[in-house]
Amino acid sequence: MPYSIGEVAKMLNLTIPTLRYYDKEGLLPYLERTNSGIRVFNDSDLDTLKVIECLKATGMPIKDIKSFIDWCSQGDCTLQQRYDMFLERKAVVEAQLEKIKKTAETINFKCWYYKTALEAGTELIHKGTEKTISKL
Amino acid sequence: MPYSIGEVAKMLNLTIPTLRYYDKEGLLPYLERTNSGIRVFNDSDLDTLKVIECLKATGMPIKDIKSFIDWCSQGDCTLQQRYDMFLERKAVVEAQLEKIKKTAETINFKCWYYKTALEAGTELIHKGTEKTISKL
DNA sequence: AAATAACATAAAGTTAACTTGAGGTTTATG
DNA sequence: CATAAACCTCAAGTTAACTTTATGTTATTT
Repeated sequence: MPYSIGEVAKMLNLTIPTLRYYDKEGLLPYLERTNSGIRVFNDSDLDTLKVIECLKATGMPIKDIKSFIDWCSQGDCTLQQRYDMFLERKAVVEAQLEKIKKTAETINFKCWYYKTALEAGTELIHKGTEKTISKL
Repeated sequence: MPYSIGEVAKMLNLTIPTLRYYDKEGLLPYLERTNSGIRVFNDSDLDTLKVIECLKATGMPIKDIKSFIDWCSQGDCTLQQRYDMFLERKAVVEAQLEKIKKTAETINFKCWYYKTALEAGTELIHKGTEKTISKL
């Protein structure tokens, strides 16, 4: 299944310049072109882009993603590096998960704080109690 | 309890320039100074910084955090805005949580993929099966 | 076939959130 | 009391990941 750059942009919710930028940075080494130079994406390029998005979501910089893509091209001799990289990403993601859970708790407390203040018409109802309740 | 900028930096894992930057941006409107101009943080400033860190963790830009800080200074007439803001942050955080969970799943699959490939000595064991298993 | 939409490149611009550098004052320590 | 550590300001620099602009080509539609 071949796709144009515009189709891929819509499918993956990326902009066309972003896709060109990824290509220029070497993130899509097997991306084909027509004779006239127009990019033709196939399903395997889409898979690559999805992995890129996943790695980006873990906070990995483009240049590190590029290293991973290069390792993939180098074959089985880089399996260990790639495994190690994903183990590290796993640790990062788990830390992110913990952090966002704590953030959610604080936000939920604040929602309650303002909901009750709003009902009371004043924030004063919380003065003196905040520290005990929120541990903020 | 008064704290110096260096103490606060250590306690909250921020740099001293970052704290000065927050101050300059108006995020710490009640921060006091000694006669000679040295910043003196109290517990309420620490609370403010913790809320700032929480909002930052939700992806909120500094200028929006600044608006919130300004609302706080304006008193009860801004309670509704502040409540609405936290409801919005709650939605954002929940979306982040969903996304990071999906990312974690993909990363875990990749860990398994490379672990087994490594054991087999080659990635070939996965060729043809990846799509069925990973739904990537 | 003409017009429009979609594609291309290259280089410069943008943005946020700091960080760094230069130069100077204040406070704490031996 | 001298010297080192910690603080100060202001302006300029950094960085990543795009985005925008300018200009031109290719493909599709009427």
